Amino acid sequence: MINAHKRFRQGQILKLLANEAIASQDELRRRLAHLKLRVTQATLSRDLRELKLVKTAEGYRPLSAIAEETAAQPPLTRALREYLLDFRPAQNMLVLKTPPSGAQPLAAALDGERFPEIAGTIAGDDTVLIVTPSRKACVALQKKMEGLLQ
Amino acid sequence: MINAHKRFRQGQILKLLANEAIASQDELRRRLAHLKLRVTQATLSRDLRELKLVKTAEGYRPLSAIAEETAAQPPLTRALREYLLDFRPAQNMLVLKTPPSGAQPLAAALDGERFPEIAGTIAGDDTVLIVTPSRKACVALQKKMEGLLQ
DNA sequence: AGAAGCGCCGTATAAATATGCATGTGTATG
DNA sequence: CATACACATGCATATTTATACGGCGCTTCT
Repeated sequence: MINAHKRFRQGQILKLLANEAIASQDELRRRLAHLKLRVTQATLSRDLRELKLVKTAEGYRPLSAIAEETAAQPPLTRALREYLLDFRPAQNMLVLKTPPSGAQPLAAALDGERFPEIAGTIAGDDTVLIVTPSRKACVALQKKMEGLLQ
Repeated sequence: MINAHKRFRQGQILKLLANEAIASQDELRRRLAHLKLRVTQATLSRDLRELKLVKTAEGYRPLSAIAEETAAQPPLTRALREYLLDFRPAQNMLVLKTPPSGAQPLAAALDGERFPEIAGTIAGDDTVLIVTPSRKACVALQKKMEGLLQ
């Protein structure tokens, strides 16, 4: 038999999850029971780990694909998330507030993007001043940044 | 302020997870506390969901990369997991046992791979017969299949 | 055959995660 | 300004997941 039960069960698990969203191990257990596969939640916990399936908002999913490192978010998004406390438009400029000593790294991330809307940036300790070519560009930039934050 | 707290915290979460493995929400909570960010586990549960971070054997990880497609395992791996109950070498042939009516799909998956070790397959209801060119190829094929099952 | 080793699995339970409800706070609307 | 609203969050708790422990069945030695 060579371990056939376990492998067969795991195959069925992959098959089930490929076809429908299953939100908990207990739900999975019930599904498998329909297929005459009766095991406990504990076993499924172990199976899911072995198969590298992870729980997401949309049910269990294979992790196989991501493996690699903390896949890249746009660096600017990360920086905004991390540092941006507030922003205020002022004519054709945008004033960003950050926590203490957050301004430099945030400005660096902004510069790195080479946005056409950004004529230049000046960073203090907790404040970044972005100069844009026009009022319009200023608004556009603001929208863009909000978009990055989702 | 515009929600700054939440975004800042989520930024810090991404930063932390990029640098080290964190195994539980409570551990994450303690880490954040070091950074003067005091929130409860409940809030982190919500944050992690929003950021699409999932719990893996190696700590929380971004799911962003895979998002959609139920990433492909080699189809043969799936089929073997699902159907293979046993295999027996016999000279230059390999006899595979499957559950009832599992032979056809398994044979199809095998054919799909176009392995040089496979001269041909014959599938009944719960048995697949694989014919290989030589005894040696037969052993090699067996190893290969074992490898696919990990 | 007996003993030792190993993997799989169930049971019971500990640990971790998700969530219903209530509260506070900032924003928008009349 | 007052009211309505949308969020973000904490608290308490329900739900879900992980695991320590032990048993069973197989395989491998001696």
